[in-house]
Amino acid sequence: MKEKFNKPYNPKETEERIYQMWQDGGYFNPDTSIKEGYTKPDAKPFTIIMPPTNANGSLHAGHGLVMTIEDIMVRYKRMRGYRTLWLPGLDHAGFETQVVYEKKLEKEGRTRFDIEPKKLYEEILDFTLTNSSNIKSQIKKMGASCDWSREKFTLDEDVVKVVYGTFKKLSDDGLLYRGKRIVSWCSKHQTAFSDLEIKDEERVEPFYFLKYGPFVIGTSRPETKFGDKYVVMHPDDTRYSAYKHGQKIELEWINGPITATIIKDEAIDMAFGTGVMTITPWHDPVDFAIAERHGLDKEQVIDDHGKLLPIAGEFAGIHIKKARPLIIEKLQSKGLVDKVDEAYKHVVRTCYKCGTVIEPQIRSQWFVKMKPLADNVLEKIKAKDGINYIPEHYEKITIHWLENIMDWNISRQIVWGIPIPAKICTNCGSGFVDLENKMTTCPHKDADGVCGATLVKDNDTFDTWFSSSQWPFAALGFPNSEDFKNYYPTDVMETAGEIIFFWVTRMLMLGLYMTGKLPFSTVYLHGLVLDAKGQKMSKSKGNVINPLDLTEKYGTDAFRIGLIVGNTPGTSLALSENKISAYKNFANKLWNISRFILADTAGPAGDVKLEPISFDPHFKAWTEQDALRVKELHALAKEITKEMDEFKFYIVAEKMYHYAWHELADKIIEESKAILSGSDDVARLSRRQFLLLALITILKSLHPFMPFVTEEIWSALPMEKKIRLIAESWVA
RNA sequence: GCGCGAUUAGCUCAGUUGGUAGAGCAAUCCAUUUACACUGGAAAGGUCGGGGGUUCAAGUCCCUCAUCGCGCACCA
Repeated sequence: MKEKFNKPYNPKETEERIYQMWQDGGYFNPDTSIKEGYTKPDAKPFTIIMPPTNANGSLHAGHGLVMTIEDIMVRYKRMRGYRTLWLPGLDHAGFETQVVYEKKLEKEGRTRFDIEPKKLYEEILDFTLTNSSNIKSQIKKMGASCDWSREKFTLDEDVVKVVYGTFKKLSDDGLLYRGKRIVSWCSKHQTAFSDLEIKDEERVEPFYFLKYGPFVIGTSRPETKFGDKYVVMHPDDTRYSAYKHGQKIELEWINGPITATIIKDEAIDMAFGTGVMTITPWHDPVDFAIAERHGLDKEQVIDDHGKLLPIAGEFAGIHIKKARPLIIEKLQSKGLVDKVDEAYKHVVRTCYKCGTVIEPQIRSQWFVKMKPLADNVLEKIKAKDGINYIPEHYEKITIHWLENIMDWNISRQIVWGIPIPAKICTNCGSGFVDLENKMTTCPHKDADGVCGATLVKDNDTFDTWFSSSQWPFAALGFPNSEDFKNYYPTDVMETAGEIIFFWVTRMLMLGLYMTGKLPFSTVYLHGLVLDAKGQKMSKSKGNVINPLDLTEKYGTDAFRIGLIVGNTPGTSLALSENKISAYKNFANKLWNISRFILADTAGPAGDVKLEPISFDPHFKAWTEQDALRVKELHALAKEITKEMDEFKFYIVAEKMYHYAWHELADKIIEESKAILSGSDDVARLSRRQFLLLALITILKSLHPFMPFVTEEIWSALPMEKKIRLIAESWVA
């Protein structure tokens, strides 16, 4: 009996020491585990690639959940004898990090546009590396048993090389194109986005009916209308059958007389407004499509900063926000406003990060043709071939998204990211993938021959999701490394349900495309971690719970199991401090159960001195009562093993909690007091062996959930040939 | 508009192939130098959102409605 059991369990004295012991002992590394004999050399691999952590801040509650769930999976499989690899990584997190850094600059009174790009890149790199050491120590605090010797960073040279290889292959296979297309542009962040970075927001705004020659057109955005010289109506609309396609009409418009052309197009909804609209192809995707169909001119009206261009005449240089009322005023004075619907409810597309209204702009960007990639994955999913979603309904959501997929704009106009290895022609605007940086003149051919103009480097960077979507194979050293051969495809991808499209589904597409295999066979998605009232945590609400405060206060084990019990996959989780503190009590309960069982003396008065015994794994001389207990315990072990395999961690944690506290402690130990202090030596030995067996079973099965306290108690168990609990075999 | 969820005890949620409703927390009462007060014991608490159907039997399967949440696409 060690003296430490005389005091309540103290996580602070334990956790750091034990983590260090595990790490120094090589338990997290499958190679050393084989070398030390903890894992058989021919053991089947089990691999989880950790979602690369954004290195731009500190650990939040969501990370706490990721680390806990994945560590449970990994520790369980390790104990089951798998050659287990959990590969940690850090994400440069392109745009996300740049936004964080820009806020920092803002506080310092600087802006990114004042800093030379190269210098800015270095500043952000420095910032990221500084933060990353912080993040890593926090991941360790969570008890994550990942293999730090294999840690990767999304900007590592070999990772970038893989990303470039993918870019090239997409180009060679005709799945990459660069073209002038409508992109979603944020005028604050000065970059284009993919369709996923856009957040729809419902707004109520005025809707203006304007007199456009003989027509009345409706718009919620009068500031885009300066260049509108095409008026479009449905070919079947009898109200306008007098007007013919291509017919020119003269009319008075905002800044004077213009000539407009009639266009008939079936995209027009006859029932909406007056059934007539003018188009602004540069700033609207629908209008762009109409213009493309009919070969119409496209003119830019709004610049990259949201200000009106000279086409707006007297309004040039004014920001669209300020210009709108002024334009309406002018239209009114010219008698061109027919009427105004003040309460028009519609959806506005905004930047998911800053809420700025997205301005569609025509720009040349790199796009990936997604349909062929999506079709390959769809085939696998629908054939139930090698991919399993937890919870299941994410499969339907994925199918729906894949069936309606849009091409992916992977160019970003930010510094912080992987530079796009391409050249752009200064004359014709064509783009060319150039990994070796060798091309100097434009090889683009058309009817007039080869362009031949000077090429310049593409200054854009990749969408951060383009690189992270290649993470499972890139982090393992695709295509030739031993790790790639040994551990790919991986087993489980565990991440937040929120990023199922951003990341998970794109990993399936690029993984299958590049390696011929889906990168993982199970997708496990967890929900949001909310505050105790079930509200989303946000800095502005001030309800952010820092996981490190909780681990500090209650211990990591209490935090971990508190997150898991009652949290089914996919559903969001209300994190209450109350619950965590309840599991701190549980850690202490385990401590005291152990104290009782391991004590040299036992019985209510402590008056019977017992000889120390060692746990006998082959003990058979059970009393009838204990034989029943053993049977129950084995049945429980079998049940929870099945549930672990089904990823039902919430049930396992709860069952073991219940067994330890309300069976073993409340009933079995209570009834043991009489047996241990009694005179029946046979019964006493049977019971002492049973108590050890029960404790061992509890410690093993709770180890994935509460690794520290279980390992600490384990070290005091009277057993022969004992190894560390982390490397022990599972209960079944 | 299309799609996906949710609705079960005061709160947070389980409930696997249909077989008399479960846990944790909270609240109530009782106990008090017990391995542990970071404690023990007891009792209480639910027409499983409404309606309909299938079935010997429905929280569970089907239809429908309502409310809430999320995603996607949009009409100028």
